[in-house]
Amino acid sequence: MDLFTIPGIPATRQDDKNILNKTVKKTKKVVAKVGKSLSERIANIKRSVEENLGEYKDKYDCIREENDLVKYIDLCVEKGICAIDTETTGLNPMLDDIVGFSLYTLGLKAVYIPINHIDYITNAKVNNQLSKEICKKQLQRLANNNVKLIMFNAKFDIRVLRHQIGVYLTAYWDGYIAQKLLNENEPENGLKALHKKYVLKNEKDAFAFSDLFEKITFNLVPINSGYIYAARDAEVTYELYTYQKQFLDPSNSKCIEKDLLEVSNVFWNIEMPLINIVADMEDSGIKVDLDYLNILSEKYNKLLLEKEAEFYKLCDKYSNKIEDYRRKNPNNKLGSMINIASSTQIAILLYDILGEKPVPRQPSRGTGEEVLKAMNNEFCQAILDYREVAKLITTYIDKMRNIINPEDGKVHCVFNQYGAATGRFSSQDPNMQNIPSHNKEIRKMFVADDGYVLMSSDYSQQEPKVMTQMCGDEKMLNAYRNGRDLYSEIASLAFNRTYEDCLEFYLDENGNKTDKTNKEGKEYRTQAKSILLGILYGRGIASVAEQLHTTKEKAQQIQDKIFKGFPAIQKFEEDSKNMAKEKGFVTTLWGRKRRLPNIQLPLYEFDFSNAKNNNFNPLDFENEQEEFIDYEAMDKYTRMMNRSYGRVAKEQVKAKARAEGIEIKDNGGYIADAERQCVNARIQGSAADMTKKAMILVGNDKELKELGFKLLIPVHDELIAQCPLENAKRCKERFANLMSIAAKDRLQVPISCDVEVTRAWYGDEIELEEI
DNA sequence: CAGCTATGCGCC
DNA sequence: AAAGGGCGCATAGCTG
Repeated sequence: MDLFTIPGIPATRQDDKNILNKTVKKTKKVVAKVGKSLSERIANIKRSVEENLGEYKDKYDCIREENDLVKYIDLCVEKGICAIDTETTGLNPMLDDIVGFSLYTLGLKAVYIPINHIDYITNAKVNNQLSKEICKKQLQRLANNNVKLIMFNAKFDIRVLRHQIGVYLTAYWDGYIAQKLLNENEPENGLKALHKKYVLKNEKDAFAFSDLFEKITFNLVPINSGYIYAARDAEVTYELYTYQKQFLDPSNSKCIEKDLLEVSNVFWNIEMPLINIVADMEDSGIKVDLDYLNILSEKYNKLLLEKEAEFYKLCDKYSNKIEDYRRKNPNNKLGSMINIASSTQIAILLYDILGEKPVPRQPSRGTGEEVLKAMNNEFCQAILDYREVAKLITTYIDKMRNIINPEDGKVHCVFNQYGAATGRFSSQDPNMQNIPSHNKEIRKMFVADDGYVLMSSDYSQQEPKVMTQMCGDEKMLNAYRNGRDLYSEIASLAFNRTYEDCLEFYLDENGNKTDKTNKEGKEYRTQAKSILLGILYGRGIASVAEQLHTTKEKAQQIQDKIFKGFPAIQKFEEDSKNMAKEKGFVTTLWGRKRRLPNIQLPLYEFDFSNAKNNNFNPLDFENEQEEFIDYEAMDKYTRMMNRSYGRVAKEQVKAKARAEGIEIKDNGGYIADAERQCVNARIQGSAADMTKKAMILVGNDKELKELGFKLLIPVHDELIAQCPLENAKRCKERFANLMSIAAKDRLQVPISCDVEVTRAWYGDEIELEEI
């Protein structure tokens, strides 16, 4: 896709931004108001291109005859490799149109092939463009001849070409994915920016003048101006590939030197094969039951009004106090009515008007759920009730209607397969990974196609199992091998109880689980689980204690026992931190890296440039001067910082140093953050690898394909799919089986999945025996 | 008006 | 003294 973005061009064309820059809001208007007429803006574009890119006119070509395209494709086939990039009218591969595409292969000029440009004056289609049929025929030859296709954010272009041209391509290289594997912390996301940084080494780019461009969709840009830009994109995509590939080619010495062999394995065997699977999922989409959605909407909107009314009734009750505040604070931020949705105004109400005291360990003027629950105040419940309903309506109910594709009544969300730095997926438009599960009503709006059933399969205890593998502990491994519950096993050890006494349910005489809850056992299990997950998330012991409603000492005691009984857990934690400290990164089971450079920061950094005893003369260029370091002061303040506990105390030390002209930078917080991340990143990242391997195995399975089975959504440790009702039984077996064996190459812990077959997501289970 | 941060909250 | 990993997205409210 077109990763190079013309800043003036609206977000609707900046497909890269959609995926790569989460802060960008999509503009609904195709042409924004900038106070100029369309023709003026286009005249501007023409002039800018003439002025800035005149010399590049001959560097790129525009293909407007079939013969020329055939010849270019001939050469791509001959070379066996080419870069490809599409231009579209917007971000939606199904609803927006392709405007043209560009190609580049070694030894040739990059070319642009216009398909759908429109004359901005007459609104008529511009002459001498190639038809979709011709393009399809030629692009198909790339696929038929296995030409290696170089792309950037390939999934988008692949989907555009599927829907708008009817050709099914597979990327050989995706520069976006490659960049994520090479440095998931890279601040630049766009093709153009990455190219400038790594290929041009930050030298000036002739094409960077594009600030001058006005907001306009690409189909309105005159071909004679636009082709230079579009063609350039393909060339830039290729050049970035040339730079990146040396690090991800296992036969290249740079790949070995930089310790990227395992990373390249993740690239070639996990991430790249996943792209088409993800494109398939986005294309499949998931059906929304509109009638049901309308019922939900009505129900919750009514509820919202009720909750709102309750809040304002309380405002009336306290109107004296509120009015009193308004009088004393004429410049207050309260509107004529207190806005229940404004955290600022709620804070004024609670802390200034009602005189509530800050809740311990919470922001001083916080109005979050924890704070509100801790206050004994009748407003709080009303606010929480309102928020709960408002969240459901705005984020999940009303939002959904705007996203449904009118052509098929489905939502086709965008999955970012490297959305999280750990390697996890993210999802947007809508985010299918945070649909409420507690409130089953919302999930039920998602249904299978007619004649189909939904099938959701989730790994049971995926993260603890990954942790077990990484600990390499026989005791833990055996618990799983013997079909025992790890949390109960750990609890048994920590609380000196038998394993059976730490189970959530009583067993019958045959040792089978009954549905009778063992209240005490459940409690032991929960405590052990919380501690273990606390370790896994790098959570502090005080915070774990709080969650368990117990004292810090008690929680520490339990943790000590767990560490003593399962020393591998503690060792894993230490090994992970040591790995990060030595190398600056941690790795997953499959070798994906999570770089944590902050862990290598010095605890304190000193700046003596303004120190009183610094004799450095910045204007003295004659004599070589060494940077001034006052080792004595450094020592003194390091000790003082280490001795002072708490933010306030540390600030005092810093202030004291500042009085001597010494600036101290305290990196303690960053280091602690990184230490927490390094344990979690290994577990979360390995689990992500595992789910991705399963997606590839399941998504490419011939039998499942023949049975009409389709993957729909990944939710971290869970895959949602659908299949025809009559094939559900077989699909269920195969689905679960493939998922459970997908990670066998590096995961010896027995893996099992819970599969549910329903009409609606989270709906009633369909008994397959009855079919 | 667009773009940004802060705050809050849904999920795994 | 305090200590929760990873996301997307809503509204409020500020800024240029």
